Amino acid sequence: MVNIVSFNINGLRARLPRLLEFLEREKPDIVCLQELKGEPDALPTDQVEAAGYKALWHGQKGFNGVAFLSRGDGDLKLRRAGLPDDPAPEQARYIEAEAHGLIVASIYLPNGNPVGSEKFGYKLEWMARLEQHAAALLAEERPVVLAGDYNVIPEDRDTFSVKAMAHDALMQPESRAALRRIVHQGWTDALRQVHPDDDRLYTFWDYQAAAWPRDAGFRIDHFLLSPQAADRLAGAGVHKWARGEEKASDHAPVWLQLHDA
DNA sequence: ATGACTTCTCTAAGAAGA
Repeated sequence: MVNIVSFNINGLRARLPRLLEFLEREKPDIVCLQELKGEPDALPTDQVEAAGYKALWHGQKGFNGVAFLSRGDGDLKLRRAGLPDDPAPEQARYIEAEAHGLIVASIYLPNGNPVGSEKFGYKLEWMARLEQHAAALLAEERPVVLAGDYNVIPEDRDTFSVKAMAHDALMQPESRAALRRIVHQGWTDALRQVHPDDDRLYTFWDYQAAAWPRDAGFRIDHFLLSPQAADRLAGAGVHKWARGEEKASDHAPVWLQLHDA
């Protein structure tokens, strides 16, 4: 069994104690991190390595930043940092590696707010580039896991309030259509596949307006599996408990289990 | 509501997040 976690930590410096506790408790084989908010040199990677993980980083000062952690001495080989033809390559939003016989990507997709701004256009352009690259990955006919914070609420039932989010970039028809175009290439949304009837399957709760105690969340962190990975799907879920910890990220870690090949 | 909360950083009130 291979255990994979994707976690938008919202600042590695601020979240390091929570991350180290999480690694000790769950001991996942592969961790895909997003929103490091720091350059690799400024980050305490030695403590992560002391916890038993090898790391691969693609970071920048202050914003964005994605990484992998791989447990033990297992292979962890970089395939690429950044998307092909990335419209803003200085933004560290994509890293892809080979680990445990899988191709894995850690994705931090642009937020895109406010709608109608340059940022929204950048989001859609970035998603078009991801669509192209995802098609190339599918063509390899290998087990591939595209993990991360997609900043897209796939369906109305994936948010606590359609009305509250109606004007948000995360659930605009264009954002959803762009995600659907990728999924319809042949990817499996693992969390929805495993929990087809859960209408409170959330991965994010805002810090504001008592969103967490009200369970006013939405689902924006996703695992997309190639057919060769989906055939091995054993389980998937949300580590919701982590959102209730002191000094928690506003995202909960999401997890995926794949049977051995 | 030019807010709320939390992170980062040019450590102030600001930018950005979602």
